[in-house]
Amino acid sequence: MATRNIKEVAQLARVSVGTVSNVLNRPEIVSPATRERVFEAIKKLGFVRNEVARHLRVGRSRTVGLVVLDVSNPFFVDVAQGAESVADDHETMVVLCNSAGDPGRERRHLDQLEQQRVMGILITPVEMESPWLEELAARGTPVVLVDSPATGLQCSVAVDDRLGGQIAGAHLIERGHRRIMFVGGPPSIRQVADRHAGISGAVAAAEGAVELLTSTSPTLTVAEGRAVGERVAALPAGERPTAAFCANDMMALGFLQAMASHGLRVPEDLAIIGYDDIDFAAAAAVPLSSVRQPRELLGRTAIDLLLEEVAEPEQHRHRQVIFQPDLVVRESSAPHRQP
Amino acid sequence: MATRNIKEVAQLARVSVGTVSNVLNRPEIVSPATRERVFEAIKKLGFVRNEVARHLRVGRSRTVGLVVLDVSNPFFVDVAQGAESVADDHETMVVLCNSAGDPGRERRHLDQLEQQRVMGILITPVEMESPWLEELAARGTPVVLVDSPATGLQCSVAVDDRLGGQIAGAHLIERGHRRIMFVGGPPSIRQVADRHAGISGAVAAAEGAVELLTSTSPTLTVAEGRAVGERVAALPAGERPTAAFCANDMMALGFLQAMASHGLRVPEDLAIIGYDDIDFAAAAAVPLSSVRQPRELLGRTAIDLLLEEVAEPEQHRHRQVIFQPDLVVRESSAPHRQP
DNA sequence: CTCGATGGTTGAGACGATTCAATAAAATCT
DNA sequence: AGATTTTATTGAATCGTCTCAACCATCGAG
Repeated sequence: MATRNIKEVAQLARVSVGTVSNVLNRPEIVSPATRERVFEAIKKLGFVRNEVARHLRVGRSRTVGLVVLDVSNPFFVDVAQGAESVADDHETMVVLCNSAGDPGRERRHLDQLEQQRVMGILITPVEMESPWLEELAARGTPVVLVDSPATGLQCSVAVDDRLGGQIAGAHLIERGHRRIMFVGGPPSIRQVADRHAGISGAVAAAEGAVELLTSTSPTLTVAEGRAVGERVAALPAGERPTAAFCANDMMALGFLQAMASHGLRVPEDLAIIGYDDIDFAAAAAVPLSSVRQPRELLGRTAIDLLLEEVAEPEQHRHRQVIFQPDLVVRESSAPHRQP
Repeated sequence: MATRNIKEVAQLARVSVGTVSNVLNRPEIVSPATRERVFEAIKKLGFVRNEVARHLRVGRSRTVGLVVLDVSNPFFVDVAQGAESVADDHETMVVLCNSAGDPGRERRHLDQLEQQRVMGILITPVEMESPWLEELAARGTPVVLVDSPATGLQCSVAVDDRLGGQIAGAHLIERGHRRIMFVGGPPSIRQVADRHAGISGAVAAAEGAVELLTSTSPTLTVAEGRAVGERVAALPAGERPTAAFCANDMMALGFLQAMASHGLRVPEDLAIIGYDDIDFAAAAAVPLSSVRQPRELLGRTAIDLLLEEVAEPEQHRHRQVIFQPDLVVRESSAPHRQP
């Protein structure tokens, strides 16, 4: 209600508004005596600087938007924490937005962020190519694609998902599995498509006949993973795969639970590998093998690129950073025992 | 770079800036012909309204801040999603901030939010009483306490944690447990203290001698839960508790994993109850019994209260809403079998 | 033909902070 | 002491949008 402004502070301290502004922004150029008077006035009035007005005048915002595919997936939370940790060092705020895989929601968030004139946007896009993103960038809001390779028009950080799929596949084959299942999500999601392509490649390259079965679900949730698991558990033993590679750890956890509730042992009856290596993966009662991505690093690098672009828009060259995933082997994919 | 403003639009459409503003805010009062001209100009220039300037003039923001204790705990993510769902219907943005249990971080976030002149703040405070919060509210930023009962100076939504502890305790006692452990966190966190008080009460009220052991950890994480579990598993069978009530599901999952890795069966050797009923609880390989809180509802109610206060600041009476938790029984607390 | 409505449109202030050229005062040098 | 530099402070202009009193046509009623 009673929000004080710079003018009231100036009056109380008996100086001009310019001086108050100087105290706020370059305290060293104002004499200690007046500086002190101004500080006192500020404290007495409970003055809080209006960042909105400041932003309008200066034209530069101190917040960046981060739009993720699914906040309920801890993977994205970790990416966000990575981004926030470096933002903190630059007195910058990260606002986290959840598109929940819905292009409409994504669009609305982008509109709002652009209207707020945020310093830039980090985004895990819902769809592979989105003209809006390019228009947005063209209008002057720097955009960095997260966990998604860019077309060259903007910066991006990503992890090689195809390689991740390959690694998982090679590992399962090496462990003796010959009937492998890919528990995937909507192939429209690039990450899913690439991981699938990766394991397909590994299977194709393997010596001997290896079969790859594939399921696709509408979402990448625990519940969806469990549903697929139920169906698999219901199959006669001979038709069941001996290993499953899940598109993410959430699905893997659901799948694992379905196995347990049907009395199937992991990894003896069926091995499982997840993706992302979220903290809950290690904490599962059968600790989950998983393809690890450098989650925090992903976030940190994304915002680094953004800050770099903002700092020197002129000589900035868009870059595509790609990280390599690696495999964390835990119990859920222990060696396949011959019966 | 090339951000257009209302004036350029006005020029191109050959109208005054006032008219453009009208088209943006009350399109019905401007004649169809000019309205169309203005829309065309907007599209042609790629004009995007500057929300910062608008906010400065109108004095009312369309974003609320939500400061939570720990984003990596899915409980808070769900609360946030609840809040966001109703914010969406009011074309309002929720910015999620993570205090990570650190009063300093909390303070910085609050400062930033106040400087941005957000419409209001929802917060799960780090400390029971914080003068800053009251000052902030006194200066005019509405504050709603989430998952924490208010002192009466502001609105709050909370769940009866003491009751939650009682329910968990009563359940374990009824299942025949006589040596029960509370796996807690820092007692300075109100939630932890109340849950502890709750189970203590239940134990005290029980007929016959029931022992309550207590451990306190610095944080409420999976890793911390696992660490406590390791210590418990190392005890000789006679000294071990037969049941553990964990301050949240993250700790419970860690604890559970420690049991599994030491070959202790849950619930046969040791029953476990968690708190929050996050989705991962049901998905644990031994599905976790847990005290459920209405997570989304908590978030929704909090922002409802805030919007109410903002809409009618005059006749608004601060309210304290308290929800009741309930117990979700799953396998981890199945009946205790007498040896 | 005049007077009043009515409906559209205009343009000059705000809103609160920053910036910068201009000025005033004090310190330094001849 | 007078000239010159340094140091502090001022106040008006500015950022982009909204609001509102004023204005201008147009039309119908009296």
